[in-house]
Amino acid sequence: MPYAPKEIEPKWQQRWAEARVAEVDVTAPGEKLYMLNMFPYPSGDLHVGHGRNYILGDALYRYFRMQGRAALNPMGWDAFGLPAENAAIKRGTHPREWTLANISRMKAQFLRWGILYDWSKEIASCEPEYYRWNQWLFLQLYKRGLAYRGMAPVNWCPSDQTVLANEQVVDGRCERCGTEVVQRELEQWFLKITDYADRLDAGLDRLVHWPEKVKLMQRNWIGKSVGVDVDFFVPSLGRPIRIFTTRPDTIYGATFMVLAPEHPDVPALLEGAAGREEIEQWIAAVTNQTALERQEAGKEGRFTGKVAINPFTNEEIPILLGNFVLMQYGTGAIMAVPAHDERDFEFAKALGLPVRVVVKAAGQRTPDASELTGAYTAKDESAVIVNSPLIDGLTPPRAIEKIIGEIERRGIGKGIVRYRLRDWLISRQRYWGTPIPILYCDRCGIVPVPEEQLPVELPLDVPFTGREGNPLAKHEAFVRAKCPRCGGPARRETDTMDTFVDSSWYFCRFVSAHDDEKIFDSDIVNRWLPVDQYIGGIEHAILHLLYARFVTRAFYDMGMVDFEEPFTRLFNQGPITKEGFRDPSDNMAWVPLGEVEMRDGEPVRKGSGVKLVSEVGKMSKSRFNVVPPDELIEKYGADTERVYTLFIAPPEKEAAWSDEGVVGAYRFLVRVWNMGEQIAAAPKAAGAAPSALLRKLHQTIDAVTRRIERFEFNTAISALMELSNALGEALGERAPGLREVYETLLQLLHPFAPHITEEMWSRLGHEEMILLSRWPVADRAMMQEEVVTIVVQVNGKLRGHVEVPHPPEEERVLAAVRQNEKVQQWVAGKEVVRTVYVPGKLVNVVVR
RNA sequence: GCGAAAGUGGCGGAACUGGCAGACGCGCUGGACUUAGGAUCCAGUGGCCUUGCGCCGUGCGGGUUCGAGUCCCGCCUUUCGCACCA
Repeated sequence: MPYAPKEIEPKWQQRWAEARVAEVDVTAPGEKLYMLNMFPYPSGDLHVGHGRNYILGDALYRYFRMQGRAALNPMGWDAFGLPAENAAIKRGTHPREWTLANISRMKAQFLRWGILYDWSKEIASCEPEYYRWNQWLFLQLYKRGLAYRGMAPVNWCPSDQTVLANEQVVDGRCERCGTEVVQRELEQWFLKITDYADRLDAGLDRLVHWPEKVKLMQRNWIGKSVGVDVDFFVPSLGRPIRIFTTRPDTIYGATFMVLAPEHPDVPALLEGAAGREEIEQWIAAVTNQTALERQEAGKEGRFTGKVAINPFTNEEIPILLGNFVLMQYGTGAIMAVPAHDERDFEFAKALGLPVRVVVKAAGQRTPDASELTGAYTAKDESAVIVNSPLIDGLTPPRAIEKIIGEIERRGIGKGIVRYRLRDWLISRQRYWGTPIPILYCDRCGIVPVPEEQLPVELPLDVPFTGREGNPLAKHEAFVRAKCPRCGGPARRETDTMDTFVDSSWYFCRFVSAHDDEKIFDSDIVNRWLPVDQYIGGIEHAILHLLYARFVTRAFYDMGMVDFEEPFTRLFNQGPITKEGFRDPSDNMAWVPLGEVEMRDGEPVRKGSGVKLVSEVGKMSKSRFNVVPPDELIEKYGADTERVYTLFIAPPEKEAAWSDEGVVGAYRFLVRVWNMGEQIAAAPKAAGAAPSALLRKLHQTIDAVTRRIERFEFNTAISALMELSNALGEALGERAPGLREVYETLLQLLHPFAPHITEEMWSRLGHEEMILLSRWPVADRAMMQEEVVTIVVQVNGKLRGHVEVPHPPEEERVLAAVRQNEKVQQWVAGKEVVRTVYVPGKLVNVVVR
């Protein structure tokens, strides 16, 4: 019977489901292992790029199971979010219907891939049973002052009609739709993640099993910088303006001060200033620019006509306004040291401001300010401070220490650690999300919804008319409420929460998925968490992972969990790309290379003459170059997709999908199948397998085991292909003892190709599933060769081989080399300087 | 600009601590079986030539070493991340 994945795959998928093989009793004692794939947004159909993530996790899960470990592998749905609402507006469905339909489609797809999840713990963040705990979490944070309502300049996406978190703005554009984000001054809800900046930064050091890249991105995002606040007295105001600097060692070189145009002291400084009107117009213009425009404009500034006193030189230095100084960072004011800061230098050149050198390279003469073509910014031991009476001759690190001490002694400032990280803005002016459990009472002000009134349910009877703001705000019955404090009329908050709140703690919920008394059971969570192995895309390096780390620490501080880091090991799989072309007239149309012809050097769609646009992109729905897994499974089966996906490249790397490449994986499985048929049909022959094959077998067991542990799935599979090739040869030679070898091959292959291996395992007479069999253990002794072939080099060049019995003892090897004629021929007539022996590998004879 | 990672056949990629470069797979070439092959099987496949126990070959240029894809120094290129953060 030929290999027919279409018949065997559904059969085994059903058997695994019926046997509930993946269900874990979290209250049972024993060693725990919690692995987790990031739960998906149910956007619709899955493509092979998704597949990589989940297939990888499933292979690992099956391997752990076969190792006999009680692995928990749950799955759920990040089910709130904008696309559902947009689909509702576009197609007239309800976001909930759209989302639930997608969930069931995607669940069916997981099943078709043969992926095993513990569905008894399934969660969907759009259900009140889940989001009520979002609301509960919010109230706890509110109680502790970690959730607050504040007026702040926020990022507004005009297309999505909502505010965004800083983390959701990429290059000044909305991460989701690419629209340029504008700044608006709005009153919104924030979570005080900045309170945790220091702990989030310090904690990264302990995450030894996280990719360095992710840690670095988080470190940069948190942006810790150690510096000092210093007051510069301003005579015209009769009080000082405070600046922040990380280089107080250069303070003698501060020849002017620059304020952000939005700085609160600006109006007072402009009192009676010459050209005040022009300056105010300029401020207005700069303020209206996006961050991007502001940067592209180059360095611009205006003189205020006022001065400040440099507290160390006692000189009067001019105060300017500059478009490059950000109000959001530090104090919104800087001391400018043009000689030793690139930006200050540029600004000074543009406006003709004085430059003073106060740092020089150690052992070199001090350059004249006029010689400088750029700023000299060295701040390590290679530099020396000059022209600075108090700290002359010191290296920058020593000078910084001394000058901060002096600033603090004089009471004009203090050392301070600042962070780039800003508070997490969670308000969204959208419908499909968790309602923020807050009431506004005319008499009592902001009143949190009492916990016993949770959940504040999201009403479903809401019309979706399009872009006229949040439909929730128009739902009278929802908005109108009674104040729980005074009983008077109150208005309900109609903003919903950022969906990243949902995903900031969902990993805790899986082990208490159906608890309707509390957010989770601390005992169970403390037993099962942190997650031992977390798998997901690098795109969450900052957003989700940072928020999850923050919320976990908040739980920790509330005494709810006894760990601060939610994910012990993190693995980021790379994206899958596919080469092809895009039809510019129809964004939905991705044209595979096979349907493209070149005409006059331009890609054109075959038969139509439509010019195409080159596109090699990350495979994601929004880029429209998607390989649908359904077709693939229809043609080759899920096992082929699984094997190919894992074989294509190292899993952390970007991988280019190739339709031809899939065939190789398929052929491999066909060969495995045909060998199984042959072995099942043959009578059980007595005798052991050839020793070379047994050696290969045990080497393969060893290699596959090691490689799975190291996420080297591509080479694990290639090792299995080698074993299969060797087994094929032995079969051709009608060698005995091949059944055992084949069965072990099936076990090793199971995590990658579960269906075909279950089928063949059962055909060979096993009653129990291969999934429940025990992972083979390599016999070290069997891995050794009886005869070891040693490579012999003379002066590093290959000059022959010698064979010695195992173990290859040095004396025996060297004796064999001395007797080897070929090698002696190269040594003859020369003096042997040295003999290098690398045990078990080679001998190098050095001659002169 | 700053930071990180990576450069190996026609392609995806192997090579553990320096030790036979190119495993495994795709593609390609030839053959077998075929009415047919885009199925299957077999053989070959880094380059060069004088076809040998040959020479060259892991982005470029140096270095260390008996020996370098691997280590060191200097370039070049690509990808990713950050980007006026004082």
